[in-house]
Amino acid sequence: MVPVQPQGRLTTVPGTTAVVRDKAATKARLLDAVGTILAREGFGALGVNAVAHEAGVDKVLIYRYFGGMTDLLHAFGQSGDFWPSITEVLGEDPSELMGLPLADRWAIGLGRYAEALRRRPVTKEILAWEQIEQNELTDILRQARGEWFEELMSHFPGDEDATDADLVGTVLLIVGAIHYFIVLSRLQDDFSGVVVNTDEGWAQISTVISGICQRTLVPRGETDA
Amino acid sequence: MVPVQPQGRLTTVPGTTAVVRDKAATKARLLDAVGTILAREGFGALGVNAVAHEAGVDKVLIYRYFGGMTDLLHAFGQSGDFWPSITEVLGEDPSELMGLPLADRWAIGLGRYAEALRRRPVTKEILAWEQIEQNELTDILRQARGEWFEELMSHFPGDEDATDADLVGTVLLIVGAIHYFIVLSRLQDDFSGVVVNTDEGWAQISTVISGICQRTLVPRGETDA
DNA sequence: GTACTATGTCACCATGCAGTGACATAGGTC
DNA sequence: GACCTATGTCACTGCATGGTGACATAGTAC
Repeated sequence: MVPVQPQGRLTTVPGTTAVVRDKAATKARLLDAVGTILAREGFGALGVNAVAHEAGVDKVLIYRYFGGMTDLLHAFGQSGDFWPSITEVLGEDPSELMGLPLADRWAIGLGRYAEALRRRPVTKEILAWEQIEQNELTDILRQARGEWFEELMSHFPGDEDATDADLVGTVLLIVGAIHYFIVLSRLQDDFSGVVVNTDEGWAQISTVISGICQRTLVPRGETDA
Repeated sequence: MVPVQPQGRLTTVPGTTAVVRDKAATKARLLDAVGTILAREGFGALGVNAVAHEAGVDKVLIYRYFGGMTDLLHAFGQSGDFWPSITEVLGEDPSELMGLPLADRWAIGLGRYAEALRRRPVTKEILAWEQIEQNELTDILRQARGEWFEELMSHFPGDEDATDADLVGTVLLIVGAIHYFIVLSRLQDDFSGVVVNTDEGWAQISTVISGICQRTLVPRGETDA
């Protein structure tokens, strides 16, 4: 489907081609190919043959250099920024966000989280994959997400008197919904009216999320209008 | 893997077997096999060969009787109660539920919805499938769910003064989260601490949902304590 | 130059898949 | 009984997959 150079080649003498032999470059080509296929065709298309073809490399090199497809995925999982960074959620100046009330902090943070996911086609694909299969790659990335979430929570110190019990549960429920819509958006335009593949649709989703945060994540004693 | 009778056979004379020829029964066997495989191995295992083997029938009959795998799935999609019935959500006596405040109605309805999904392994599988592929079966069932949701909404008349705009959005967000946890529960035990494969875990999820409903789905003018 | 190794190419295997054509026979009609 | 058709069996093609062994050659050390 995609025009791929059979391998990195140099034309030395006219009419002749000399194969460039560079293990490191070939490994990089293979890792890149995994990401390219994931973004373009989804995890269902991943396979020894497809990756080798995409990289313009013989598939035997996957076995020689990585040990097999599983190990290649393992290496891939440790090679990219599949997960939003903490600053991507908290913003350049976290103290700015921290000045806001708890509910606003979460409303903004969750909105940024959704945006960050929407920007990452490979991450979308991995979220989908995670729901369908358990393998090296999804395990690695699920664990990374868990640690990431822990760290994020540590940056969202509970307010003096926040209703902590509900807080984590509510946030995780919203995160689950975000993941659901993100994964769905790969194939569908909407979910019973909730538009999941346009900025406008996500603005509405963010509004709903914000409303839930405002009403749920209020410190005790206070109450909304 | 599973011991399957090569075909419905009757032993007439000892040492001899006579094949029972019954088109209707064979078609039913094939439809059953689809459900069995979906529930046991997931949609990834579905295929002409697998279904035929599970049914103990030659795969050529799939083509003769249904036209192919796609048409078989189409027939399967119209053959079961994959979706919870409205009464399954509203309860035996809907008027009982209707006597409650809006927020309680939704809290209970959404809880029952989640329970109904948890009871349906094939539906779980289809929810997962829907996030990964678009095909005859998922299209049929997605449309059915859309109609189902419309009807359900018609049974939840907005309160005199309810904040309707947020209502649908909030409900759909919660439904999305439920779907996410349901699909995840096929492979994982929890989601960053949210347990998705035990009654206790779902009780907690229901509590969170109920809290969101109580705080979000209140008619204007009122306010929670 | 010679020899060696690492890098890359190629041909092949076994397996599983969707799909098809030729054959066998049960059960009914005449 | 003879015959016909619908039902079911079987053997096969063509294709893609994951995986492997034998070969070719670039680059290097000597």
